Amino acid sequence: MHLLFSPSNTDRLAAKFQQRLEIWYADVFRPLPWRATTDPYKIWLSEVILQQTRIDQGTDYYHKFIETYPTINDLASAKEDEVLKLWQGLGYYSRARNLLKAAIIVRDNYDCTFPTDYKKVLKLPGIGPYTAAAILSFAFNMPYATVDGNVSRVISRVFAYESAIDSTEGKKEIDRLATELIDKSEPRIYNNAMMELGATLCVPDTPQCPKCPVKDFCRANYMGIAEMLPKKQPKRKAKPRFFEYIQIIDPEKQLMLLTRREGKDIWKGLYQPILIESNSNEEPGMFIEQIEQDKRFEEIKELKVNSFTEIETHILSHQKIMARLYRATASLQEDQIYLQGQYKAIKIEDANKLAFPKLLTNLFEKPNSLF
DNA sequence: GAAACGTGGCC
DNA sequence: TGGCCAAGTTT
Repeated sequence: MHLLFSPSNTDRLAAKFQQRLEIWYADVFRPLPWRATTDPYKIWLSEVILQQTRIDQGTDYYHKFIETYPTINDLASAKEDEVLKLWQGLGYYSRARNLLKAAIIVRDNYDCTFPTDYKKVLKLPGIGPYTAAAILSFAFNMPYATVDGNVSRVISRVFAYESAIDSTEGKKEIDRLATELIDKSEPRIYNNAMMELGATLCVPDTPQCPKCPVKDFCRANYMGIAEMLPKKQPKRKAKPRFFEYIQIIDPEKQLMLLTRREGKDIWKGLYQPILIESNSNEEPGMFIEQIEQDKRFEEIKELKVNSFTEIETHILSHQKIMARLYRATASLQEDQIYLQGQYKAIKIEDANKLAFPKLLTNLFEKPNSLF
């Protein structure tokens, strides 16, 4: 009797597939912190933190957030700068901004009670189809399939789906198949088990098919093409950018010139010193001369560039940034606005409470160039 | 609906 | 090194 899925036998085989998978999961599951609760707030927080993020990287942040904001009301009362500071280093900062926005909506519209209606959950900022399904199934045991990267990979192999899974068409098809396969009587366990399988055995590079609890159902395993799947669309490579930062400090008054990044570019909501972007990295000697001659900086008294760092290269998902930090001193006035309302002189003590991109925390720590 | 959004780890 | 991947969402 064969166990490979085909359109006509999906119903009959799904129950056996679910049983094998769930028995395996009960034996091998990892006791992750967010698996020990059904509090929708904690589930929600963990899911947002883990979007495109490894468990090892996200776990400390999860504990920090639960400790700092034990309830939705606590989170909803927070300042955006505070939330971003706690999120500092985790990346994809719109997640933090949207988390706060959504907490405010849940407080104001739902009296701090997390909604259980799929459409209402999906409307919350930062919650898409995956996260909505995760919250509803893990917190309330509702039968929505969690289709994340792990599950997509498992599904693509089980059904030997050979087109790109990340095209519009591919996503639709994977979602359809995942929804056909879900165990409607045990969605919480089933979804966890599918994700665990993708995370531990049905991994991208070297899938452990001999150990797989559902290998008999898997068409890719049967065909010997598991490690060729899933297929994905080609990616664009990172664009180069060149940043020259000028960190102006008043050493007497312990002030620092900073601005909050706004607009559509990277790192929205995070802080930075003066940034000049160019088409290639400047030669430091020339650049320092330019700065000290620049008429835009005339309003900054006693400006003197004292040193600079080596170039720091920082890779983002779609950008490759080559940056240098110039260290300068000047005479500043606390809370005064400089350079067309953009930059503000902030106490260094207070600046420590603001969020900076990793590139800048790296540059701040970097020694001066020897020449 | 393709492209953008961070960071860290692996080979 | 450069590319890929990681519990995706937004525009």
